[in-house]
Amino acid sequence: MLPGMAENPPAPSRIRPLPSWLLGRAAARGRGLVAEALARHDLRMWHHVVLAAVADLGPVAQAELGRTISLDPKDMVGVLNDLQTAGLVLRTPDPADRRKNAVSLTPEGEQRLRECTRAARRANDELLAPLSAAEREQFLDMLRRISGVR
Amino acid sequence: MLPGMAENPPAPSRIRPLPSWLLGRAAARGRGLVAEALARHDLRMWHHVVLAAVADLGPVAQAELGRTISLDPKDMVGVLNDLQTAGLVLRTPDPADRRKNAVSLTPEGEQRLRECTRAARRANDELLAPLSAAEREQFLDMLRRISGVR
DNA sequence: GAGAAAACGTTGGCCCTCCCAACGACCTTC
DNA sequence: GAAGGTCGTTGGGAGGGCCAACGTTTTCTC
Repeated sequence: MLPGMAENPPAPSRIRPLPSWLLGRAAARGRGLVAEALARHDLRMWHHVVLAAVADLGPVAQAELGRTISLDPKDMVGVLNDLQTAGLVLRTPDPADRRKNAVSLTPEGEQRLRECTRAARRANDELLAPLSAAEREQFLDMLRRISGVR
Repeated sequence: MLPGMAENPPAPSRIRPLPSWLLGRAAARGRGLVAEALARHDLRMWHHVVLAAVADLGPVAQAELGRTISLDPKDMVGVLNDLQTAGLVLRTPDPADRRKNAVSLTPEGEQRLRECTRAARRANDELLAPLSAAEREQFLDMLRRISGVR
């Protein structure tokens, strides 16, 4: 039994063999480990994703940012409100187009992103601990093929 | 690009390499395929899981059922209400212990479970289509080790 | 046998992720 | 100048996940 995991009874016999069920359990474990790690930095998953995307693309229009990471405009508003309130991003009106605002990281945002990226990497190392290095490469390759993610 | 999948831009560079992110995307695809398949039988994921568990264990007390599949008692109430309304399960008071009711499948419930199990299997075959038979075994073995599921 | 503790099923509520629709202000196209 | 589209926001909901409290019933302890 893996450390930090309550032992659960086996899933029903018609569910247990379904790869989607196993994927769901594995993903839930991954999400839980990462959520716990990010919570220590007062962030949640989409906060981290948005900070990372702004670091890659910034300054970037909010709508463009949302399209890039496939986050609904309504949800983007909430995430940016949280990040702005925490002093991690700035929204600056675009003088050339008053419909838009440009999102950029503050120095605090850059620092928080570094911390979170390290924390997320450690959580992911724990997640994949049961696999050898060669198996990890194989596993990631298969995940990419299944999910269609580039 | 896999059939039926909109092409998305790549995730941010600090997020893209995270196994938990890839797991999340793969799991979301699996969940989506299964949800679509089950929806044609007017069911959702937990409806299917509960039917399958009752088939394995029934008649079974509601609280015991919830523990077996790790579903919160509050959520169990909702799922059983839906299944009972649809005529797929029965809740029968336990004469030996009036706190409990025993959950069992109706003949309609058994039939619906057979249909859903077939539909879920087909959806899962589609999910794993990019992998060879040998890779599928490897993949499932790795998922079991990572998730700690028996 | 009485009282305390625990179990059962339900109701209430919240959070997170995911998704759709409509609005007012603004920009682009013809 | 008018029509159509874009931007960011507000409104709403669904599904999954989780915690707390209640009334009733059963079990356990003294």
